[in-house]
Amino acid sequence: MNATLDVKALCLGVLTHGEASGYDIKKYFEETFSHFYLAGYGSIYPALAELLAEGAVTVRAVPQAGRPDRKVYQLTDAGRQRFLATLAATPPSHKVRSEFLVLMHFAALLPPERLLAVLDERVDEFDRTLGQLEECERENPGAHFCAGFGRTVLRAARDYVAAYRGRLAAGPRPAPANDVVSPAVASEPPRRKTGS
Amino acid sequence: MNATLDVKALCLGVLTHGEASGYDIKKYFEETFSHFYLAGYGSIYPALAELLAEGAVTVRAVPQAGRPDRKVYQLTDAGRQRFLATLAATPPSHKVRSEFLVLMHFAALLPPERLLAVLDERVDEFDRTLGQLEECERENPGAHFCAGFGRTVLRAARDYVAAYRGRLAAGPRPAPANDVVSPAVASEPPRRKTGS
DNA sequence: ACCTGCATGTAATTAGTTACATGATTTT
DNA sequence: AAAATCATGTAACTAATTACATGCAGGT
Repeated sequence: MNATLDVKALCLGVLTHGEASGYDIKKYFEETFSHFYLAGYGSIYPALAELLAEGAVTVRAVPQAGRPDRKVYQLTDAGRQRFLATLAATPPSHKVRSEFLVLMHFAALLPPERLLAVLDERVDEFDRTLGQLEECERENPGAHFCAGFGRTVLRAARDYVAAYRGRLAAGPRPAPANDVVSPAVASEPPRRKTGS
Repeated sequence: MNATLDVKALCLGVLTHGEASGYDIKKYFEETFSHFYLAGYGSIYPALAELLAEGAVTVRAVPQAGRPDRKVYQLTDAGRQRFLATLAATPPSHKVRSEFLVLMHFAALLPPERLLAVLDERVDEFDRTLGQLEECERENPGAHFCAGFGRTVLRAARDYVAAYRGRLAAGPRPAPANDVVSPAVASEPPRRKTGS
């Protein structure tokens, strides 16, 4: 009885916090899940249509001035049950897909300046995500755990990459013999901002 | 000029280390990329067939006793050029897809024992991946960087989750007011092994 | 004048997973 | 006796991305 947390299930999940439109749900995804789950309109709208057809949600159309009606969805009892069952049956997988690490695996085939640019870009993006994560006030304890997890892991990742980038810039030698990069302190000279 | 590191590109990458069969490539993926890139036979074999048709690789069939011929692939110059171009044009993205964090976001809807089981399972899996990462000797500096990154990040993740699980087991109160979990030391009572 | 936010959706495509299909040899 | 390793592949399916299509209101 293994279930998957696909976009449909996540929509049900968001609706447990109260009624919402597809647009609202997308916003919620961005604000709350963006560092570990992505979904766009192209998956959310069809998901809601299917959930409606299956009786997991109901809609109410709210007329809007000069734009399409807001379609506000509510969870039905069946929908709530279904979501709880999904939660109970979903294995807690955690997957990373990193083109960054692939690039680094083949670092020897990259021009040196490209290598530096790749590292800078990654650090910048980690910083951006961290910034976004700091500013989020978490209502429920679950979101609190997730934000804490994100901060912890992203900081570790950021510091590791930044330290390596620092050593690279310091001396283009193959890197000193020590295995694990020393924790963050490792000289980190100023970097140029990489284009956004 | 943005490129994607899909399975086809990764196959070319693996072949820069020397000729290999589809089977060998799968093994290489598992040993080296498994914590940040997954691919099965169902994507590797078709990828190799396409690369062959496109002239990026050549094959040599090596007869085998009582099993299908080993088809050993070699990179052509065109294939190598193509891979280098792909590396140069790929944005260093790094994405996480975590059903674990989704589960935790909705922790309030989970039965307490299920919550504990989820946390245990995650810690066990982080430990398993870490074990795999420790035992890998890395030939090239790129792989060294990737292994170090994996160890650093996975340890941070593991410790964060383990500490939280420890606090949960200690007292089922909503969790003390401090924000970030104290680094690893936080009481971590013995856990039962979760079934594999 | 342009961009961002609000608000909905569809269609085509891409990419990947899962299950199937076969079968000898070696290790536990 | 069973499981894992070696070795290839195909077909059906699932899921999600990307681009398209429309259009007003408000801020810079």
